[in-house]
Amino acid sequence: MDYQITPRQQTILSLLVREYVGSAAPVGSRTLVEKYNLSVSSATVRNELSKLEDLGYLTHPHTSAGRVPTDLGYRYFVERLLHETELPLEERRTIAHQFQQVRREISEWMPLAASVLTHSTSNAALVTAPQSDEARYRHLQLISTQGPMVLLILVMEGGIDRQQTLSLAEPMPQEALSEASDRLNQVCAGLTADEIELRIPTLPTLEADVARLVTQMLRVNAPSYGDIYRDGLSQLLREPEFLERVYAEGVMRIIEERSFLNTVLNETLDPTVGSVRVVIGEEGRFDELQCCTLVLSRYGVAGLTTGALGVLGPTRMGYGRVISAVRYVTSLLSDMVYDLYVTESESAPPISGRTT
Amino acid sequence: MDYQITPRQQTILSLLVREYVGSAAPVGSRTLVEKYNLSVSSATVRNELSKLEDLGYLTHPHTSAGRVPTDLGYRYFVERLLHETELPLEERRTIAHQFQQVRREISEWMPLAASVLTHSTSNAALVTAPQSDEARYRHLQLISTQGPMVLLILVMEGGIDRQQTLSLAEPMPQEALSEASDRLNQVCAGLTADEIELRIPTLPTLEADVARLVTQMLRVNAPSYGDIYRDGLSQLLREPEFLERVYAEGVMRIIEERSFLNTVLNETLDPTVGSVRVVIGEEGRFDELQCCTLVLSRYGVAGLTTGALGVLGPTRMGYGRVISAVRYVTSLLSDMVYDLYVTESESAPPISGRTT
DNA sequence: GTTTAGCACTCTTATCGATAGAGTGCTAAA
DNA sequence: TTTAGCACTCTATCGATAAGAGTGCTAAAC
Repeated sequence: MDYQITPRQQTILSLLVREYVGSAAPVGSRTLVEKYNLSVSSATVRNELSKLEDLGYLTHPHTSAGRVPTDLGYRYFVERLLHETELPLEERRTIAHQFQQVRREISEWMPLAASVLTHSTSNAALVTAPQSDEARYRHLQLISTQGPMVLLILVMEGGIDRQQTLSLAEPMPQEALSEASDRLNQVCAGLTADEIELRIPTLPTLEADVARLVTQMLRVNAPSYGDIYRDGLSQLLREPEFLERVYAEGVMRIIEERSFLNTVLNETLDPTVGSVRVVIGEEGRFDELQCCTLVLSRYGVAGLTTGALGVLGPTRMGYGRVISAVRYVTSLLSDMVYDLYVTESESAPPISGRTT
Repeated sequence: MDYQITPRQQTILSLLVREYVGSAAPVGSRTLVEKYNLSVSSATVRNELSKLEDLGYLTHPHTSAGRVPTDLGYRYFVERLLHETELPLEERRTIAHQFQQVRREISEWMPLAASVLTHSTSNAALVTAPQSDEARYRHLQLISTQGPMVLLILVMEGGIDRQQTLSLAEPMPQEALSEASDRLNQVCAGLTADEIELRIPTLPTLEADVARLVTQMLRVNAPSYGDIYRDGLSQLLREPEFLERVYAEGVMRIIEERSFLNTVLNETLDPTVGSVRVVIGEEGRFDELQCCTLVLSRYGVAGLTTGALGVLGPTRMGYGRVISAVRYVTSLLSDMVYDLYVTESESAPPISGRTT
């Protein structure tokens, strides 16, 4: 496949992508030679460009325009020509500091991650809350709220909690609810959904009903609507490709629509936490992605709790920076999730917190 | 002020607004006469248009273009010329049915309201969760999550709950936490933040610390970031005014930025629940609003629990439909909030619920 | 065989001018 | 007070032209 690409062609492809990312205009042979002091003539570059086009890495908007990378061209660039880079130390420090500030408040991790990714990449960011891969029951509370309405709060191993409102046939006093939840807590602590299911027949009616709900809650794994945090939408519209209203509308639909995001993000279930996946344009079967690239990653502790995060921008994005930003935020979030599991205790102010 | 506007001028202004809303192009005298079978000539209409322009209700993009309403013109239209209308019965039925389906699940009210408003008006929608005006303590739970981390869940009168993670100096067993929260529940049930504050000196250390946090939580009234539900962003971009990227970017920033929304929505604290406020263009001091109108309303039970909702679109929006949609959704949500307070019990399936 | 200079060719973009059309504003008559 | 008529203004559109960018090819140079 790629044995056809000579080192010089690689250099030219690489420079062309960089130039195009910067200028947003088709790149010609002369520009390339002059801007990057190539030691060959523009005619030579022209020949190479022509070959790269034959191979499918570049296109021509029209006869007398410069070249533009194809999705395949970007793909090659990302896979082969992009050296691993890191965000500048200064920037990493700032970001790490921001996360440090909210490390006790899980619910602030996601908005912060989205904000950091947006500002660091000038593109839109998407972050899901962490989800337990194999959720385990830790603690349950039933709280009477209004008449027969009961708030069920389930805390899972790792400290993630989930809620549900349920409605009883008739109101029960809080004491009775507390007793019921205490009994369940004794029976179910540390168990998975499957293990709890085995014990349901042995439970009294109310507890059995609740336990059934709990198994459902433990199994819910798909990130749901409210769990996707977004940022940087207005940033995106600055990119010239979104002057075309079709593209602008498309990209907004991607960001807004639950179904699409769920599909893509769930595909990032790849157990290899930390590896970055780059979805370029229409390579995938998503018409909506048109001229966009999605840089996705999974964070968390593999096999326990993971979430997805990603950056959405035009295919003409600064891949180096975006990928390193995604990777860095992923590593920070993963560390924080990890700490949830292994940190037993540490010096901390006597009491502190923040309302969610 | 308006004594200068004759009935005929009102008719013409009204027709012009309607026509412009439909066509998005400046409206001329001839169009008006022909489309609406006016019994006067275009010259007469021209004279009236000229007067309306002098009064500030219309403008001229340029000499030989038709007229376009100014913000003042829209204002007059909304206040004086718009007859109270209701959504079509069929549509009201559909919407009511949708809300009926999720009536037990408070957390689904807001996304549904946003979705309904978007689809009914073809504009963007914003909805905040209901907030207690004078929040009262009902029930508290402290749940140990991870090491010294404790999840504090506060249920307020009305069934709204709020959470916070806090970190103890050292881990405590769940039993001790339960005992502490039981003691607080006995002391504080039904009290406001102020009343709880008075009792803090009489409490043991841990309880006193928790009680201090609780007073803060009860007092938090500003809708916070995660509490604003949005829908219909991509719809908005279809409107021709947002072909101008400046406007498109501006409107996205409005929707995205927390600070702006908080300001505007909090201004809708107007105790008159149910009344609809229309913020047109730059009338207000918000540059960002440029060519947009915000139709806002407060829902809930005045003095107890209220939230804000609104529709955002170009000033050239279908005010009749938007206002009636906002009003209808407001009334539905208000009824549902009201039911939270007064419904004691009703026939219901033995147990049911939905994960949030 | 590879590279390069030169040149014809193509296609886009900007500019200019002329034209058609829409709509106003004014005047004078009904 | 209304209206018919007309001059005037401004925009949008079309065509033609010219300039510019960039390619692709050929033939010569390395």
